[in-house]
Amino acid sequence: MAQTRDRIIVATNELFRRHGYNGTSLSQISEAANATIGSIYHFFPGGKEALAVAVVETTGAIYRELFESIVSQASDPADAYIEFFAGAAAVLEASGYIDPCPIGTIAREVANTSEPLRIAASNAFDSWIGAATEHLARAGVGPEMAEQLAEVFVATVEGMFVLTRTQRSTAPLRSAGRTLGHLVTQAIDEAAAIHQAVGGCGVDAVA
Amino acid sequence: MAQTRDRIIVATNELFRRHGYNGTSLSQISEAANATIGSIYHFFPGGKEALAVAVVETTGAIYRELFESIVSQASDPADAYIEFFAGAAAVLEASGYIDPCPIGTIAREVANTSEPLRIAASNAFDSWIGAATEHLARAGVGPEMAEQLAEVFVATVEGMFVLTRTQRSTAPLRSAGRTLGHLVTQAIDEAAAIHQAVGGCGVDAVA
DNA sequence: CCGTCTCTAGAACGATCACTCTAGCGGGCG
DNA sequence: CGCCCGCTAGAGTGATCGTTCTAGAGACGG
Repeated sequence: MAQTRDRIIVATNELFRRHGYNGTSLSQISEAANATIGSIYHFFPGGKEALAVAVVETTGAIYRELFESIVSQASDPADAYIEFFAGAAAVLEASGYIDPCPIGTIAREVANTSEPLRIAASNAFDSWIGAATEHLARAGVGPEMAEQLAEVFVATVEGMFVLTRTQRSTAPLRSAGRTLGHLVTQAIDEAAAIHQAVGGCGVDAVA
Repeated sequence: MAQTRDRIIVATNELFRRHGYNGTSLSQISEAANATIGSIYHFFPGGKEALAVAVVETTGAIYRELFESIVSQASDPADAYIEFFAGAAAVLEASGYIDPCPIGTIAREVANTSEPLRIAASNAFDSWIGAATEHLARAGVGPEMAEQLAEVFVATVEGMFVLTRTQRSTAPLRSAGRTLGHLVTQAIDEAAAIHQAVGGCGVDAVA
């Protein structure tokens, strides 16, 4: 019965999003998850740190899947980014400006304190950057440019979460989506132009 | 003798950058600042929260001044942003990837917990966005576009701090500076083109 | 019906938290 | 000199932290 384990992770995720890592206590988690502290230590013998690593890994994977799901349904590569930001804006509004992502908060809190947590967060970010890089490369953007854009994308998402959450307005988040979309279409056009100039050997760019 | 007050703020700033708000204790601050806890409560009767508000306000003003100093010395509007990111990268490397900015971390930690701190952080971000908006407007960018770019700038800075600090590499930070610079020159060119098209009345754009 | 094993219950640990309080130091002003 | 007051010293408050521990509930195969 891994139900309890799941309840613990879900409750911890939400508490971290509200109060951060150091601002959340195990007793709060215990209460929110309807699980005793003994249960928490049963499933996560490494204690709070191990639980946080599990939360970061789980959330990281979920967000990567969300990104890829949006990308696969978007009509246009640039639209994917606009929709991603719009989706985040909707979540923020609906939740009363609770942090959409616990990873960024945890990363900043403990990057100098807990190496396991820092690495878990780094892996999560890497997986997002990787997903976006692949997506952009598939759209025709050159590999270096694709990675640069992917990094800017992730940074803008995380930075906008700070800004939006602090200022209680989602307008900047939505307009940032448009800016990102603009950057993406431009990168695709530039890559296509270079491809054309270098010499159009019969490679199909869309593949 | 406001020396002690200053020492407390400086020490708190650095500890917040390392361990965040909830991860920093008053006893740590007391030790790092060479000030007793009694002194802390003498200068900040509101306790830890009031001290943090003072730190956020002080740091917010310092960063705004830093931005304006870089801007005033830059040869080109776009260069200012590239240099700003490069400067942050240098600070991160020199400090062993300690967070360059305590405000973003605090904001995310307590945005749902402490309204005074949330507002202080919001004001700091607003002042940065305002400074960048003015700078871009002076460079010829239209008002809405200027504000949008300024918001993206601040978000990218904060987001890149998370990313860079977590991944222990400043490469993305520097390349983000170039991306921002690119966005800025492009916005200036576009604005100039529109200005030309609408009809070149004899207004000097540089003023 | 017993033995085993996963999971839960909940008391207890020392440490540390933000904060308060009282006492007294020490320099400037009358 | 003597009073005052901004500032410091440092012990002490109760509460809560993360963690540990023992005891037992409950399912299940033999």
